[in-house]
Amino acid sequence: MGSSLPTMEDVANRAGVSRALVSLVMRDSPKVSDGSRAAVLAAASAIGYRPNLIARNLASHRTMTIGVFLDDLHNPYYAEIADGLLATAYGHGYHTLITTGRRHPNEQQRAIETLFGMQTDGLILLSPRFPLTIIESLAVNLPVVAVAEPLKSDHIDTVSNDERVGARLIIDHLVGLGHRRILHIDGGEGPAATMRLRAFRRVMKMHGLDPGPRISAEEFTEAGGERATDRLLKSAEPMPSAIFAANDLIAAGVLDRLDDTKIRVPRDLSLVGYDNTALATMRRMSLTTIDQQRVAIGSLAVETLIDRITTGRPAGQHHVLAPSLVVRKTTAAPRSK
Amino acid sequence: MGSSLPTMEDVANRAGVSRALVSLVMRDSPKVSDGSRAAVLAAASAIGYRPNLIARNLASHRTMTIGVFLDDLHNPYYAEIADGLLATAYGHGYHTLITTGRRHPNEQQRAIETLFGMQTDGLILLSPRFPLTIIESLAVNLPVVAVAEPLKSDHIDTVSNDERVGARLIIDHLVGLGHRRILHIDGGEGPAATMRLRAFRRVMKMHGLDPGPRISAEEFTEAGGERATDRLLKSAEPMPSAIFAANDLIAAGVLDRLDDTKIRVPRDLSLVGYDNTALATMRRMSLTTIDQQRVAIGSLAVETLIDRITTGRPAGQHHVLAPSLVVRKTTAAPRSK
DNA sequence: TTTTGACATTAGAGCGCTCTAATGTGCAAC
DNA sequence: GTTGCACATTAGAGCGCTCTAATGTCAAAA
Repeated sequence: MGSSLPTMEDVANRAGVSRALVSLVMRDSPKVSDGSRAAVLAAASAIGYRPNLIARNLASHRTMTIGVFLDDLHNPYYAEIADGLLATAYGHGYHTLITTGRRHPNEQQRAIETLFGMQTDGLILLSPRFPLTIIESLAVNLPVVAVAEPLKSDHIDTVSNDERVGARLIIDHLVGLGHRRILHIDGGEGPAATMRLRAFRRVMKMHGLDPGPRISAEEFTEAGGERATDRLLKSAEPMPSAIFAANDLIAAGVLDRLDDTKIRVPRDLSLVGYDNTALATMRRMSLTTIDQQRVAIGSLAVETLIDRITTGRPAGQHHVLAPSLVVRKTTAAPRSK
Repeated sequence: MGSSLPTMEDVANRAGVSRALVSLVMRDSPKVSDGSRAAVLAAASAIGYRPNLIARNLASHRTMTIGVFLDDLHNPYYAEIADGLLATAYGHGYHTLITTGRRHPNEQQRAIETLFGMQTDGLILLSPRFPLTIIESLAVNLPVVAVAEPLKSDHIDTVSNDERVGARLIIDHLVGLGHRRILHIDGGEGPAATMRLRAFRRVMKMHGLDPGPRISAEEFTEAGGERATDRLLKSAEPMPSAIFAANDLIAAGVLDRLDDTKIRVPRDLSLVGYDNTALATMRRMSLTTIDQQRVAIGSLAVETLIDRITTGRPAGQHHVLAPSLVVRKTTAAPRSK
């Protein structure tokens, strides 16, 4: 727009020093005399100079910027991870740039490319909805931490929740209450959903229980939960006595749909969510759920990324954090045996 | 990390053409022969070349990138605005970069500077928590659209919800039901909260009603709503017969806190929220609320921004969208007169 | 054959900064 | 007075790209 912005050259001229000195001042270098520093700062603020990060980045090959890719802004689960992440990045002096793909593959691709093109020093992917192998080629040149299923890769670090523990906590709890017909409503085809479904099946098998038919919400949303419940109600299948929903949003959808029927929770049906979002804590919902260490996941992701950025560590690191169970009012002993 | 990335030069060498031609191909220029285009594309993908946006931006003075500043990732209200916004930006071929200040002033400042430094072509501010006058100096050089209270500025465009209409819809509804002691629980000192409080007071005055004492949730969160309710319950004030909460999150906090007492909603107290978030639509909450045209606000913000970017229009544009009332189950006639 | 002009391609400067190596400066040590 | 050395400052190249203006190429027109 209009007149172009002031550059270092302008500041240098006004302060009567060289461009290089201005550069040093802008980067808080200790090798500048107090006098010059003051003069440069005065000149800069007089003409409203602000450094052009684009140019700085091009010249320095470091951006001090971490790119964060977020699957979906609507899911409060990510918001909390992002919180831990942003706070930690800020604490380390890194800028953060967020992009999101709004759950659309094309836009996701584009979003990642934006981050990559902006030459961020590293990338954090929160539950990417595409196979990590696609990312792997990027990761050869750029540190990447994925909050996703741990993989064998040495190029991509991962931080994840222990899905096996989560499923076990839920199923142990339900089985302890006397449930045997436990149904999982999964979150669709994404990696996170797949991982959770797999954990569910594995733990059911450990208990010698039948995992039942596959019922999918197709996505991690309330609407998905409602649709899945509809399908379940209309199906010929016998109703389960307990449902393990792939996340709180889906559980909320289930609850919402059931409120429309004569089925009462937990009297006729126990329900467990996943993520311990604000929604679950509300007395109106009071959802038994799994609490992942969200903030810790976020900061650990950043720490791991910065470690890789600064040390150039060649080996992959794969952190797995154990979740815990929060029992509230949507689970109880089944009504009849 | 390690070996540096392939550049245009590398692609050019491999394809046996000049750097400039590669540049044209990368930008989909029509003035490239099919043969050269294919050769360049082949060479590029062979060595895994991806354009360095940083360098491109520096050279071209356009980034095709819109910076979006978001007050708080946790508030689903923003998520929806962001949705309209991102979809529209994507449709126009713009990249989007999001930053957030997690409700902390310092981080917010930093977040905006990151966006500015990255030379985004324009900025969209979603409910910034600092006075827009601070932004005004930036806006002289950079198109800025704020989703915030309309201001007289010619430099900053605004898109906002008609707070007066919102307050009137709520109060008319409540008064129509027979309520007179209506209390507003406001969202604190931020511009949005202030605007809403002001609208409430104005409309109450129009009805010849007493706006009562000021009760503040201090922020747009559930916790804020709970604290405010606590304070209200403990105060000597007579209980209102209806509460207009500054947003759904606060209303949820109020509801949650009241569920702990013998006060039933809407039997003993009517409650209205604001934003029509997913929370409000759930049967368990079934919150009467105000629906802002969130997606429309988001896309209008982008349209307005792109208009200013491309035309350099000097005059400010200030759009105000009218919200609507969604009556659910938290409002009813007061119990006793 | 030469001319013309449309189209395809390229050389080279420059975007605003950082970084290395070189250059000034002043003061303690000899 | 010279040397040495720490400290402050600067010149100038270069980051990977775009953009303008110039150049090359070829078929149709003269």
